[in-house]
Amino acid sequence: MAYRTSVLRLDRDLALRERILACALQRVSEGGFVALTMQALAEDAGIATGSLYRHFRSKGELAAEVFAAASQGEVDALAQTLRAPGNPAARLAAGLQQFAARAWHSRRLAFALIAEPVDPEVDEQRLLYREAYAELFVELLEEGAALGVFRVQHLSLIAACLVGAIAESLVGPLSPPARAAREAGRLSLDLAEVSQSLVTFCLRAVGAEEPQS
Amino acid sequence: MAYRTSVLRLDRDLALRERILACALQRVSEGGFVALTMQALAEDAGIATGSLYRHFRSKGELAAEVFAAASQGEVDALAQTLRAPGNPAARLAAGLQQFAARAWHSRRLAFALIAEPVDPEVDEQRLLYREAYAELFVELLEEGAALGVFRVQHLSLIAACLVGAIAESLVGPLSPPARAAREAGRLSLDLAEVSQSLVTFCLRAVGAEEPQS
DNA sequence: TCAAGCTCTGAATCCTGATTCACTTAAATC
DNA sequence: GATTTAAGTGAATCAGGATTCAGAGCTTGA
Repeated sequence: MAYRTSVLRLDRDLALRERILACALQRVSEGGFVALTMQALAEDAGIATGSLYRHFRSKGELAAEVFAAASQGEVDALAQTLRAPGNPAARLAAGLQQFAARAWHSRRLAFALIAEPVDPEVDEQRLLYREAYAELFVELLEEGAALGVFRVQHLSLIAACLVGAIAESLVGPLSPPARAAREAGRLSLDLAEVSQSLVTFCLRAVGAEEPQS
Repeated sequence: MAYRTSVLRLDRDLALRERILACALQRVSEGGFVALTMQALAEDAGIATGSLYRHFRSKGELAAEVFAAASQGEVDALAQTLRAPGNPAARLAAGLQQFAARAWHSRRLAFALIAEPVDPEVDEQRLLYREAYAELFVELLEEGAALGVFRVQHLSLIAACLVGAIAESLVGPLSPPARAAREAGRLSLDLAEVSQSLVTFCLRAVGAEEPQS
């Protein structure tokens, strides 16, 4: 035979794949999923549009992968905080603060992950990850309920409420119009205020004793 | 002159416009906005696609109008309950129960209005109506806070949290109906349970004394 | 009934990106 | 360096739904 895929080639392929994903993530971070077109992405990566298809079956698959990678990071970060040792209420508070802070610092990406309308394959991922967040909350709620720190009944529903409250309260402020407002100097809450209110809201909602306040 | 727009014609036009909107609403109620294509809608209404454009400048405009009409109904219903005389906490509970019941009974429409991904013109309406809901809550929160029934600070943020919690628990991907649909045959909460949990969640979240329980 | 001026029709066209594929270039083996 | 096979290219094609428009069919007022 006159050709066999060499290790060198495999490595290069992998590297290129990673680079494509990195470019895609950057695009999404800057302009959301609307800004992710195959044409533009290929240009960013310095390759031809057709070459993208050597690494990804379709745009949907590519987008889904970008979404998953970005979301997994968030889920992991949240899991670490929520599963830390200590009082469940304190952990919930810490998790919320951390989540809010991270979202705040990459607003466009956060918005893209939480709320931007996109194609079905990405939506499916979103579903999966929303469930992952909810599942983390269920875990914590179970523990807190067992200890009598939280007073809740239908855990999965309460978890859904938490996810919803977090998403909605952040998306508003994170959304492009809100950012414009902030930058134009119009009144708009800052991270500390949002974070604080969200924590209070959620702790009370699950029936936790409030912090000294 | 040999032609002038007669009253009869004007009436017919108006009637046709209404019929188109009614057909569109039905379509959306049954299959969401994805099911709303000009082709299909024209067929439903028994006219040609081109004729739709005599009544609506574009699909976006049409969709936005359908959305607005449906949402306005919900906002009005909620407003009536939230603004009724009586204890703010009781009113909040009543409003939530009512909202939950309505959403429960027309899930597909509720989903379309609250969560379905759609084109920008509709999204704009959605933003507006979400704000309308939030505004109603802000009103109520203000009143309740003044009376000392609620303990809340950043009203608009708390209102957003409420909207988010309600949306996600009732029609979001994490909501019982959505789960049931996804994974058939798993025990799923019924309206009464969801409603009850949601009320408790929200009342606590805004710092209201709990009902006898 | 007729001429004039609307409205209706729906197949053809447009639009916007994703996707393909015949061909060119680069790697690997001998 | 010749040969073989894979990867890369990007203009052309496809897809699918919104939108248009030239002609057909109604309404109106005289």
